[in-house]
Amino acid sequence: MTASPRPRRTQAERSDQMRQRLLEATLQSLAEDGYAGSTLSSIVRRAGVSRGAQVHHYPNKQALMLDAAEDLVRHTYRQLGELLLSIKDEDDRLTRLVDAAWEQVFSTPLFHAYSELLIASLRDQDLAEALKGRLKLVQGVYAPAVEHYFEPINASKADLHAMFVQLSFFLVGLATQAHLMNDRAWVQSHLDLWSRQAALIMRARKGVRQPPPRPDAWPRKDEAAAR
Amino acid sequence: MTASPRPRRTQAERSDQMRQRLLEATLQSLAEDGYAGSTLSSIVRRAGVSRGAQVHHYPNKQALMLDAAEDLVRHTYRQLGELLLSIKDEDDRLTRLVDAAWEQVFSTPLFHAYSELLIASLRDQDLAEALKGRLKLVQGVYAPAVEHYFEPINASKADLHAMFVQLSFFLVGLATQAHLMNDRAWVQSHLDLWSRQAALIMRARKGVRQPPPRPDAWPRKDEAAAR
DNA sequence: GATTTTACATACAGTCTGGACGGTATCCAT
DNA sequence: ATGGATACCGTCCAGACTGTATGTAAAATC
Repeated sequence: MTASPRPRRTQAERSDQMRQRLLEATLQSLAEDGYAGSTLSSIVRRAGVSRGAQVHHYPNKQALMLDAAEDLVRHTYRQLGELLLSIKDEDDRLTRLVDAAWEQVFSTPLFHAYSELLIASLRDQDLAEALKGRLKLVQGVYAPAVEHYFEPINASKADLHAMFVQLSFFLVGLATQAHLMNDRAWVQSHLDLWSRQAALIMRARKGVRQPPPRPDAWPRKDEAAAR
Repeated sequence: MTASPRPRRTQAERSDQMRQRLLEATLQSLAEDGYAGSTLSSIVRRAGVSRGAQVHHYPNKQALMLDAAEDLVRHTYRQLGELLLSIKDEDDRLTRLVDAAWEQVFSTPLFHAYSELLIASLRDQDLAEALKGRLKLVQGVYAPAVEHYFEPINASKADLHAMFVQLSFFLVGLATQAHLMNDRAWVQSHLDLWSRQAALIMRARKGVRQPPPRPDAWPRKDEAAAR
């Protein structure tokens, strides 16, 4: 008892924590209830905060969604980055990368939130712009890592990079349809096939011991909720 | 003037036409306004019919959506079938197939309706079941055509078939993200890359002059609206 | 031609949503 | 310590949506 009176948080701290709770609840809600099902009331209920808190930090629903999208892409970016760094094995680097990407990113509930945002962005111009900017950024950041870990065989560097872009398309397509298909083994067979196909035009570089050049950290995290 | 009194339509005719109008309006609405934006009121407005007509034919929103999904998959199935039959050229059969599939199916607004249903089916069990059944059926129907037109090189027949399944995933992924990317040329380069990759493990069969065995027509169109 | 069934139309009820508003607590600059 | 800014709260409101209930005309059945 007599818990230390918990030094009052500073304004900035309070704001940050509140926004964090809201964003987490929003992404959770997107994943579980979909875009349309994510009403402001349901989100604040999930976050355990009041309706007023939300409206204070985000003037309208779109602002909240934009910030959530921002947060999600940033999160996924980090996750994929760590994943790349964790791949040490140089023999089946490709296979393990694909498997891990599916297992740890694209098959997770959190990625369903991304699917929702993606589809919603077909109609929401602002959302599309936000995603567009971030995606471009992500691609630019990963390109060096690709060349760091892999090299083309009988193919151009452009093809090498394009192949990984295709991987993301493939995984997105898989993620949005996997629930209609059967089992994990079936998915695995497709992941394997992709790896084998990719191995026809690329291989892991030998003797890579250093992680790829750390890209600059994710750019400023400002310019979010405001538009 | 004195227009012929337009022989009153039979009940079945009236029902069929009304349902057709509703389904068309629904798919259009899905494509333009998304799943959540497709309210019953907006759909009947678009179809130019009364609210009562809709409720008469479809007891609730889900029934309408299920039938629309049914209709869409059937439509796409036919379209892809004709597309396969129209590919005569045996040299770059693969390239032309991929291009045509993108151009005539996956990049169309109608396919956006499918994306919407796909995402919605993540949460709607009934919708998922409906799509699942139809997809399985489609795959089974196309499998013979694949072997009719293509043969594997240094690969198994299973890989051949799996490769076309991957094509569908790739195209779905592309369709849901293309609006975030740049231009048509960029898309084209990815279609080309896919064709080149596929060509590494398959080729068009020589001297194929006959169309593939016509699968039985699409099964009965009953068991739709009711659940 | 009478009656039953089907197709369509209109009005209404209940629920929910997003945003607005007025008020309170907490923090910060001076 | 005090006045102003910032964070947070609960409620209300106008609109929209779905499903239902009720009414009418056309077709099918006998």
